[in-house]
Amino acid sequence: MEASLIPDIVVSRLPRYLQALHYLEEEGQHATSSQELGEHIGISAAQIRKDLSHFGEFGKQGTGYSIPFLIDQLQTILKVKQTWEIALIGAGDLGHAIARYQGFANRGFRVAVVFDVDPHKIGSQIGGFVVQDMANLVPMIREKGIKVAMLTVPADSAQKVSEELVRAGIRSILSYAPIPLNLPTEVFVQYIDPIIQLQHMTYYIG
Amino acid sequence: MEASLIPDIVVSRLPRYLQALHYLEEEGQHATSSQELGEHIGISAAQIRKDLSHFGEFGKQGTGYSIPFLIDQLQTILKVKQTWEIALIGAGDLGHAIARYQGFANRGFRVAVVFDVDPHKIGSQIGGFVVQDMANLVPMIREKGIKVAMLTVPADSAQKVSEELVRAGIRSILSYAPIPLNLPTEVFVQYIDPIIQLQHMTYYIG
DNA sequence: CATTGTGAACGGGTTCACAGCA
DNA sequence: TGCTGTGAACCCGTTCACAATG
Repeated sequence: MEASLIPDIVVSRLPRYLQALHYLEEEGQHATSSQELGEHIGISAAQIRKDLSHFGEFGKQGTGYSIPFLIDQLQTILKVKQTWEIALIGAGDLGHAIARYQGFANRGFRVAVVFDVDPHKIGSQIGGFVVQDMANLVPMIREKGIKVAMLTVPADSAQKVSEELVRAGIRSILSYAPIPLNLPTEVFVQYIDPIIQLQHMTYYIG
Repeated sequence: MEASLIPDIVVSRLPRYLQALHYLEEEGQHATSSQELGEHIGISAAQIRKDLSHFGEFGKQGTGYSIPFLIDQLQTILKVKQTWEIALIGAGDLGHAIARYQGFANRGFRVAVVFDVDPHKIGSQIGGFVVQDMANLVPMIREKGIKVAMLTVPADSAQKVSEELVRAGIRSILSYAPIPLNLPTEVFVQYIDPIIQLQHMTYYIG
């Protein structure tokens, strides 16, 4: 997650800027300032200006930033002007929710295939997708050229499945399994574990 | 998210240590070292030792750390020896998945109530819970003394609902809505937005 | 006159490296 | 000998503050 001149922590904030800009745009605004944007997200104005300065000069002195223009620039930087196809592995409750989620559109992604091992689920429909047999995972992902996967399988099969994903040519994995995956460094992995975040917060509750 | 002598970034890593320790324990190990633990999580050994040193001396030179002992210490620090009751707001697909999730047990949390506004959902059963009318949110949460909430309502109602949660006495909110919430600073808020994490990763894909 | 872009100053988190101890 | 705990050094991200400019 490096191999670039730009600090990863800077990159990690760009999607949040993009999210906030979309919100402001829907509110009917056409322009904003680093100040206003920062107040929305809880980040200092200087931070935002400095972050953006890594990629170019997107603002105008005295005026601020054109929202549509900045959205366009950030989408380009993050490579989400295109729509990335996602392979969803695991058709349990969570996989179900993701398959049916309407929020991917306009943000650069769409679920393209759903896999599961359970014979009862294979062939059934969820969210408009026919659940595929995980035995076909590698060839199908390969053939479709999918590079991004979301993993919602049980913790005890996550490592094994993620290794197959790598074999299938997947480059980025967003895992909901509550264990760290051990994969080649060229594969980008991120985790979502709500309990980790809850435990972080309870530390602060008297 | 401060008001402590210990850097927040240190606190944020403790749940990950705890998660990894649980894993090692299940693997049958009784002891570990900062080195081994670090390799699992992808954190340097020095980092782990330094982090833990903020709270006490939990290891033994030459031997490392007793896994059960360190788990116990971390659980105490994070206040998850007790079980926190969670109010789940929003009984859509995602709320459904969370209500039925079996992974909260042993990690310090359990869903205690589920709310929704939809009259068709109110009164129905999901994951063993009878969905409550959101009109009763404030009194019910108050009465039960619940301090932690998970928010899975649509983006356009998230702000309003979160304000009610604060009125109900909620101290920590884990929000799945893809917008920043604007709340009093004494309320701890964290977000889960998979698309933000996906966009972070696509930056690095050629 | 408001707001950007940015070099410089600052601050704090990470790494280093080693003394101390089982 | 192996591994922890930790002060000191280092590094890097954030904030500051201001010149530049529409």
